Amino acid sequence: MGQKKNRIKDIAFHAGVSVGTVDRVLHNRGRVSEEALKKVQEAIIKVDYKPNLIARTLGSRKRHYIAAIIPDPSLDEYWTQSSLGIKQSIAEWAPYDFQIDTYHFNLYDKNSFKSISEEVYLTKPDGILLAPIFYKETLPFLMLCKTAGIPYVLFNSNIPEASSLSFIGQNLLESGKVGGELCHIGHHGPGTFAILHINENIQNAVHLLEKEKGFRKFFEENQSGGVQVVSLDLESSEAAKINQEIELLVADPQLKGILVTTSKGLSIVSAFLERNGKKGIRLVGYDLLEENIRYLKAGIIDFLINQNPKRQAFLGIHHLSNYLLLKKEPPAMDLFPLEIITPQNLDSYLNARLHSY
Amino acid sequence: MGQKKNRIKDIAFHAGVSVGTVDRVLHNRGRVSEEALKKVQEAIIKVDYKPNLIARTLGSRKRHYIAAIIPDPSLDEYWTQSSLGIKQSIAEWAPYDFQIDTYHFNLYDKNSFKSISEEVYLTKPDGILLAPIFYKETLPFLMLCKTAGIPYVLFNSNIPEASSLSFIGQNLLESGKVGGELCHIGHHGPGTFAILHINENIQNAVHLLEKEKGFRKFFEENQSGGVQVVSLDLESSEAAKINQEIELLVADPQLKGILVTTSKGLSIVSAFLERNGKKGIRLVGYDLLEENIRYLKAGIIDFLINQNPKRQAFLGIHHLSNYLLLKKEPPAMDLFPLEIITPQNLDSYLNARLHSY
DNA sequence: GTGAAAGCGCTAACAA
DNA sequence: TTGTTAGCGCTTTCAC
Repeated sequence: MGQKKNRIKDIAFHAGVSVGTVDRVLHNRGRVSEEALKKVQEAIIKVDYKPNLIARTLGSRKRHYIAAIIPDPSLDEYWTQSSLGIKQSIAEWAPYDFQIDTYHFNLYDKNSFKSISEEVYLTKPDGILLAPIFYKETLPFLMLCKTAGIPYVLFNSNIPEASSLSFIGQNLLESGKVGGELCHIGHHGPGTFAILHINENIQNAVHLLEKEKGFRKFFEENQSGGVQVVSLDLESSEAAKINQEIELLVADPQLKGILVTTSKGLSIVSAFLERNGKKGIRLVGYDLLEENIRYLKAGIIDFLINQNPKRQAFLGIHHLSNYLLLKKEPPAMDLFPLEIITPQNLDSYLNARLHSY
Repeated sequence: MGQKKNRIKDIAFHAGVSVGTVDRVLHNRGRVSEEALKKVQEAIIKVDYKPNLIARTLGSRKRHYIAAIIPDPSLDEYWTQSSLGIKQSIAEWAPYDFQIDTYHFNLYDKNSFKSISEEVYLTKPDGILLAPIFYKETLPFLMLCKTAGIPYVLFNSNIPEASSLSFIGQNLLESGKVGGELCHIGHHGPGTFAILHINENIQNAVHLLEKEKGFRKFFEENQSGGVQVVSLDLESSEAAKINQEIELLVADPQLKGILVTTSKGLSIVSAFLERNGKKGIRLVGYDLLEENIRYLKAGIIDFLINQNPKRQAFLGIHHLSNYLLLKKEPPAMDLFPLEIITPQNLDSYLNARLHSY
């Protein structure tokens, strides 16, 4: 049970070399002879060496510097939450001499992303946390980081081929299925179920489609006959047209539920149903944003699926810091559960603490 | 921004004393003159001292020993999960020289708790994690610990007057409300809603009543007219009577939903509805236990409320260790969100990682 | 009461 | 290519 821990010194003793040599092997800093290398490696295994991480951090008086690149929070409440998560993690890591700087780009302007990412690159961070909104612009930037040996963690949406240290987010297909389920719960017999995208930027069209796929899949797998699934894709710029289309949609007496995939869209639909009566239409959307919370409490929105942007960002920094400080490999994918928020469990979510745990 | 950190040495310099004296003041170990004390205290404030926790733990080569006291997992799957949470935290804290021992008592035998707790006390742990099942026996034990200066963290259920370092669990009243809501969703008009306790031990009667209070409260606050709430309290020993009562309950064509508060009870009701047909009765219960998962997937159970025993135990150890090692005060109450599990989001919960974060 | 000094286990600069 | 050594900031012992 409580056998004495083996230190570097012990390895050195067993291998018949000095601690300096062991250290060089441990961190493959080179400048070690074949022979010594072999002996040390054997000794490491023999004594079952586990580094003392506390001592390691104290010994190497290195300042770590992490850059977080996210959309400007002032333009979108969702990103305000991510920003809060980062702020909170700053406090968590400050004692370990971490500097964490946040850089904002304009969610609607890929050029702003390009210039910000270039700026960040020049600061030579030890690690990067990134929300990859602009696929085409992000990938080359990440490849550049890869070459420079800068590890990066993605969150919110993934770029699988970017081979990031870790991705933090949710499974969008599953998310769509849950959305379908929530629209459907308690309904029997025929009816129309709609999924509505009101898109601010074309970038995340792919994500919305993935959710739609899930939404449709749910109804395929849970046929009750006479169920019809429709989808509506609107540009957020066409304000007049949007309301018109919604009116048309809601006019269908068969309409039983709507899943709205974007926050802008949810806001519009909620306002519409508040004005014109809910007529028994189930309304489901995403995230604990202020307006959504209000509509949920008011009974206009029935369910919210929580993507937990705050925690995503928080954990992103956490994984990165742990990797830099303790060389702990984070999971390649950290997929969050699909949290269902109702009027009754809302408070328990709002009051819950954020754990790095 | 990045101004140099002040060390104990700096305090000593400013106060014109040695580091030894500063250390004595910092930890009020006594043996310091009035005069020195004052000077040091001023210096501490002046240089805005923040201790380096890493160095502190390295310097004091103390082994920490935590005892976790929980019901025997072999008798109850719920506690198997708690046990898993503890196991996982052992791995997390091993590098910091923590020894974490788990002690089991018989869930149905208060004497076993008494003897186990006495045994634990004799091992003189530095901290205790405890699931207080037996109120009457637990309180004096905790008072004993308090006197001995052993900090303790409670989880699962609380004893507010025990003044524990922290409590980890859920708000039971809110939990009952969510249970009511889940039974009710999608229903309109009149109907009967039942809450069912099939109790294994009288100890947690208080908790079940708290959930019932919440359940009733939901329907009071969300009257739709003609709604009737009934509650059923059965002893798990009366096997025959239980099925009889359930049969009676389900025979009511007005019955729309049942919330079952105990795992034993949920198992029985699920089996019953599987045999005799669900008849549109909404079934809601607690926790991701194997059998529950099966019934949820089969469509017999409609919703589960996740109490997350694994995470509760995990965080209990986490809070305790952090307190012991880094003197981080945990929150007095760490209330978990009331997680709603459906067939569609089940997998996302089963696959989610346990973060100490 | 006080201060000096030797650790804790590891890193990294430097001399050999 | 190697070994030695002086830290990192704090705790703790021990002599005064």
